[in-house]
Amino acid sequence: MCETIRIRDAKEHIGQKVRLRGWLRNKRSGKNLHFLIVRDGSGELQCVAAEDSLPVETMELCDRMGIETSLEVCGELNADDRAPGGVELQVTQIDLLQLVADYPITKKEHGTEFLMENRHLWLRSSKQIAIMRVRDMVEKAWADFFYDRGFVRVDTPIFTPNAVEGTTTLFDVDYHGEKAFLSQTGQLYNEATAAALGRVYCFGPTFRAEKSKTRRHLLEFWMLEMEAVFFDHEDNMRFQEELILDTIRAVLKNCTAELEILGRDTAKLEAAKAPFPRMHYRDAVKLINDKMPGREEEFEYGSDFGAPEETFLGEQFERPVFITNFPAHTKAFYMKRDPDDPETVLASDLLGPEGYGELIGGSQREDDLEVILERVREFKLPEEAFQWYFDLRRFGSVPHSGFGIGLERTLTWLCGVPHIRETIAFPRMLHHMYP
RNA sequence: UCCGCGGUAGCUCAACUGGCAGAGCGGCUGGCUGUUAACCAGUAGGUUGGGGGUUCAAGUCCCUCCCGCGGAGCCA
Repeated sequence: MCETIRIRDAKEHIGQKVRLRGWLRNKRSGKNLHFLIVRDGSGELQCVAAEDSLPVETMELCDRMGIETSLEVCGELNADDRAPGGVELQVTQIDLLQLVADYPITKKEHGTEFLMENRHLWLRSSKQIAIMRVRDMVEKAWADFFYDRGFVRVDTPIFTPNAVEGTTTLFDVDYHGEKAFLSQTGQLYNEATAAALGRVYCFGPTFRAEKSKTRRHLLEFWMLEMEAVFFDHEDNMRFQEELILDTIRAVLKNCTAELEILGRDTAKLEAAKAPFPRMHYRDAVKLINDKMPGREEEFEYGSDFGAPEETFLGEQFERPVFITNFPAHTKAFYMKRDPDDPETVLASDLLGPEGYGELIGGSQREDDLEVILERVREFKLPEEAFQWYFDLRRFGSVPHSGFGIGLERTLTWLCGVPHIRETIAFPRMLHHMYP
């Protein structure tokens, strides 16, 4: 009986007899020789089944095994330059778990529709595995980043009674006879816990019922939102910058193999250096009107940027760019007005380069009760529902800021994948909930 | 919701102005002792998304519905 190992550790066992357990990823066969590419979740390894060292039945079995056959393989690990990765296993025994002959995903190209219908199987392919690993790394990097800076993770509710930014974009559910919504942000709750703990963040799924159907949208996506007391607008942006740089650092350091599989040009990620440019909304509008190609109508001051504008702005720099000071009426009620420019708010959107769109949205929060009441009325929001929130301005209001960063958008950029749907195992999209 | 593109073999696609529905991959059979999406030969595989219409004749033209993709608005 030989030691069972995981493929990622294969190099440490060269010269030894070992057992692998996993799936047949691919097979290349000769009459007296089979190259079995076996994967076990930790990696993949070429296993060589040669006629002169195996019984006839085993060779016949190799003939019949199709892709994704589950099996256990024993043999000796050898260094060999001809093998992908430089290591291969000389097979001495194969124990079949399940023979598969008709795995639907083949080695040739497939269309999006087919792959999405087979998402549960598509996840086994190398690019998808790489993306899931990068995702895991980013989640860990974020947790470490906030922990190291004295933040406390406090998760916020998913059922919420009221809408922060208008009800049209929320999924509603029956909360035992009462109407509830699936959360769109944990921001207001973060402000409450920040007043208790100083620096907090939440991380979880968030839901948008918008009928958006683009490469940047999901109906269910994961967002990390942080809130910190005594952070002003500038502190907030510097902190976002630090988070992005740290995330890139972690991924470049720990996901080299994954980025390679994804064909990601890492120079593009390395180019993201501090400081990220800051551009006033007013200047962004001017830039769009002066330089944006193919524009026929004048972009009107006071409008919100659409996807083409965001893409254009993001492409002007090799690093992410902050757009600041949006006109107050285009942004949420809780954002603080800029004392030096009261028509605008102390908010920022961080746009990714290469046209990946908005990664982060953040702002300093309004801390004056009177002003915030005025804004709630201006936005025609139900005052009663926000009484608890107003209490935060009644009992020891302090300056504070925060932001939200979308995990899948960030991953789309880091991995350089064309569509956000690949950055989450089971994407929830417009009219798409299977599997 | 709106705009654009598409739906043909298990998969990816082809079929000029309407005129016998095809290829590659995958499957199966056979060949090959070092393959790298292995290769070579053979073979099976079809209600051309559904319904209706025009025509001697429809994958192709018209109407309609369904589904998918890309995008807009909105947003992370």
